[in-house]
Amino acid sequence: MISKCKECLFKSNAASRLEPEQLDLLSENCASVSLKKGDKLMQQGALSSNIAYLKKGLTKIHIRGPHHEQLIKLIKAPAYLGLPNTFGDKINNYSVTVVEASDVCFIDINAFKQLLASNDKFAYEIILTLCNYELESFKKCASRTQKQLRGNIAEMLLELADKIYKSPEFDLPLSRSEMGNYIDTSRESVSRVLSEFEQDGIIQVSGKRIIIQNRNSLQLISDNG
Amino acid sequence: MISKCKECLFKSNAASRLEPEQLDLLSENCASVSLKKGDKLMQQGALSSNIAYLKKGLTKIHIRGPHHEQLIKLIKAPAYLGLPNTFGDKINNYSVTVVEASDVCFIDINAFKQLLASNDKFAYEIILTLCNYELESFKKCASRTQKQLRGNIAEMLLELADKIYKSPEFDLPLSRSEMGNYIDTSRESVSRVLSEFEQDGIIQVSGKRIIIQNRNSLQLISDNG
DNA sequence: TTAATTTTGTGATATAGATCACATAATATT
DNA sequence: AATATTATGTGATCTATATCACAAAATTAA
Repeated sequence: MISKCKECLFKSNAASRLEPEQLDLLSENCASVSLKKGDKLMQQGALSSNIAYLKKGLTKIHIRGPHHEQLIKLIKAPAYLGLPNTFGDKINNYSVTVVEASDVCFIDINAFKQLLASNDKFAYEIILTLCNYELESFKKCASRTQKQLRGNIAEMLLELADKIYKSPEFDLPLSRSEMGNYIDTSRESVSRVLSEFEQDGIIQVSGKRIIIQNRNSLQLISDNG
Repeated sequence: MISKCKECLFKSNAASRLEPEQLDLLSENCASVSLKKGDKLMQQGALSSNIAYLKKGLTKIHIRGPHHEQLIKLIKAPAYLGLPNTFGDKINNYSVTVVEASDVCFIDINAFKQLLASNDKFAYEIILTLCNYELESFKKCASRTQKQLRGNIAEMLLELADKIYKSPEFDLPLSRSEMGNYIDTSRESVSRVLSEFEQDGIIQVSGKRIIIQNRNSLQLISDNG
């Protein structure tokens, strides 16, 4: 199925730099699909053949670690998925899985390369994106390893509230054990700390539902680790 | 002082894609300096105004964490330094410090941008570099958090032997406490594990000098964490 | 609806590695 | 060379969090 990138409401920063005929090239090499929770967009170890553009939804990047699957980060639309997979190596170095129902465009890698080569503003936007990814991963690396449990859980809740849902009330998109392997702890510890935060009146928990009641405390816990 | 990039023996993959007149532009906007251990190339929090190209030597990227300075990664020549700093934000998000005497070219950011805009192969090489950085940081993230102490120290020793010095014998470029904050542990634990490895006949340690005697064991410990 | 499966909460215990405390060795400074 | 400073090694604790164990909820399948 060929989508009309020209009229796409979810056009990326980069794609909005493209000329009409470049957008046509994109359209011809781009297939749009709707995916549901649990669907895999990219599988670690498989040959990398596509870039994906996440138009709508929420996905996670995860990677096989020495002991278990590690959730590296959550990626919310709009965003490109798999740039490092496709340009960094012949095979995928990480997996991408849908967390909340998503609309995705798969873009042929050669067409994407052609766009990079023919439009320097497009390429520049991609460079900006990649640089920001790296800064983010440095920051996360430092805070994950230095903070302890409560700090990391507070940080994760704030990330969900501020960056993903932009609301102090939301449904957790991950199970307790998925959260555990996102912030490097056990499912039991996640449960325990969520209960503690509730007892302290910082959040309200019922099942997956979270309501942040005292944002300041949460921020303080996150900052001080 | 203006260096002649055309004749530079340390030309990067990216720079070798440049046309003669583009290399001239680079030369006019590029200052080469020699730096010694401890010198700072970039300071977190300062305005980002340059890209640096590490022609020779060894440097470290580090970042202020909630509790202490965190060593994020070692960067060996040849490599660009500070791309994410310069393109990701107005101010530097991390510091770069010399670990072993280094030769560095500071490149004006506007000249660099001009090169990106005028030569798509140059830009493409930069994109490849950034993608590889990200893959590396994903991998490191998963293994650092899942492995325990001995696994991480083994991994660090192998990184130094294989990637930095390309030899089973080398002098550690970091103090015990710097190693500790590279692999998220205390200086005491680093000492203890190095002693253990020596007792087990896996390595030989004297001060900063390391001789890897049983690479297989070390690899096994690194893999199994 | 009932049964089977998966997810979650919470107490009890175990443990890897931090922290403390000090001695010794290496480096830098006068 | 003598002194001050900083880096290192190693034993004795302490502690955050993992792990174990099991019950209760929630979800999925039959």
